[in-house]
Amino acid sequence: MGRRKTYERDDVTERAMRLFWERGYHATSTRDLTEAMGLNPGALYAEFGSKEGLYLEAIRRYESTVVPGHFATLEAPGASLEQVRAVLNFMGGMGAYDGSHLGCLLCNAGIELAPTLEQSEASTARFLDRLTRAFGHALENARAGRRLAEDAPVDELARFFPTVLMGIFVLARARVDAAVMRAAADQALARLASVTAQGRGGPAPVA
Amino acid sequence: MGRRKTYERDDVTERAMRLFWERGYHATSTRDLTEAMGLNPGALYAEFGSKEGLYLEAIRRYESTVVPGHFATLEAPGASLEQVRAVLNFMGGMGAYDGSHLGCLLCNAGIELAPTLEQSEASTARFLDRLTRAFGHALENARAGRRLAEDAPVDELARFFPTVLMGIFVLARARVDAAVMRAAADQALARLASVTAQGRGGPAPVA
DNA sequence: CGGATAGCATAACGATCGCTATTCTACAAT
DNA sequence: ATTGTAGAATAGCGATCGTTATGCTATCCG
Repeated sequence: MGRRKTYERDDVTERAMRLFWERGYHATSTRDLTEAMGLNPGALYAEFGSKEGLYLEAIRRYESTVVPGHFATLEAPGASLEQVRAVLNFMGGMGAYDGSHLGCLLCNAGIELAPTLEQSEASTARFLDRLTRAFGHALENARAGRRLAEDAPVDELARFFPTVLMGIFVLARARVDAAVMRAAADQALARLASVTAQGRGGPAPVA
Repeated sequence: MGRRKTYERDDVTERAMRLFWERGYHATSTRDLTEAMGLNPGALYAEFGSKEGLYLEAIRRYESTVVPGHFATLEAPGASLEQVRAVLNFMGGMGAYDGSHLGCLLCNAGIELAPTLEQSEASTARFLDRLTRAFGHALENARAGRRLAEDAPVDELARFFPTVLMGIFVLARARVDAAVMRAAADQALARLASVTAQGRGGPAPVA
């Protein structure tokens, strides 16, 4: 009974996510949000409880839609060297895309709010852990398939690559020259190449 | 003529810088600032013009005091492989220090304010460029001294290392496990080792 | 068709924001 | 000692913040 909602939760959450992503938490007012989401303050608070609640919901949406969009292949059970390379390659080329200046919402959230909002710090740590597991899994697969050297430092590489990605996200948001991102990703790939089975002991890889 | 100031500009700027560093721009109010700096609002505005002016001054102070504290050796004319390794090593061990959760003010500024404050974006880009030049210079020295392979990709490495550092700063602020930072730095060092003169064609370096 | 009710639209709440005006005080010059 | 002035201290400005209360409207149930 009663009136029907004129919005869908997913849709308005998406809009809020994009605004937080672009401007950050504090620089986005609840009036900006209601306007972009196309709903009145009452509806916002009935639906999400608070600005903080909406922010955390936006983070959840990011984790469940944007992150898989970029890392689903890497997280697939059969992921191996190709998927590791593809992810690094893609992120290295990110500077060429419109919208790359947004960076990564989870990275941004960690920087802006880690000292004051525990759940924000946690989301960044969770993201890092997720990436580390994904890279680790794919690298393990590669080693099991004898495509990596026996003693390749899989765990360290699995921690290294996400860190490089975080660095690239920072560069992207600061609108640094795309060539820097490209070079960073290429050097990470070169490190990987130096522990691949055929690359082992060969000439220094990458130009 | 008239009354004497009861503060020193350097001192209050330092205090403001530390507060901005810890909390970010928006989460630091002018009341927080006046309290921490030990001066009244009038003095703050007479001295710095605005909150934004004070922030930019804090950034300048960071660039002229904190940055050299960490990178002076790398920026020295004679810097070579040792200095490159030392910087990466130090940043890799940063997680062990109290206060590492602050991250890097310039990195934080880029993430939080790049979309809305041009000068903040510029400061991050400037920092990146500065690091790139420093690494590039040191690596050039190393190559000239035949300590790097002839065809070592100096320019790419010089762009790669600062990116890794940015990633480590993000991790630090999100209080990620210190071992991740250590691993990231170690893998960057391993990439370097693979293009050093004696490392060339040898076994895959680093455990 | 006529309550009951859930959601929309609007206004406005108290608090805090960045910033400024005012008043008082300490020091320098005469 | 008097006076002019720069700075300190305080109060408070208008604006905006996150949030909530109020009245109106559309829909469901009987």
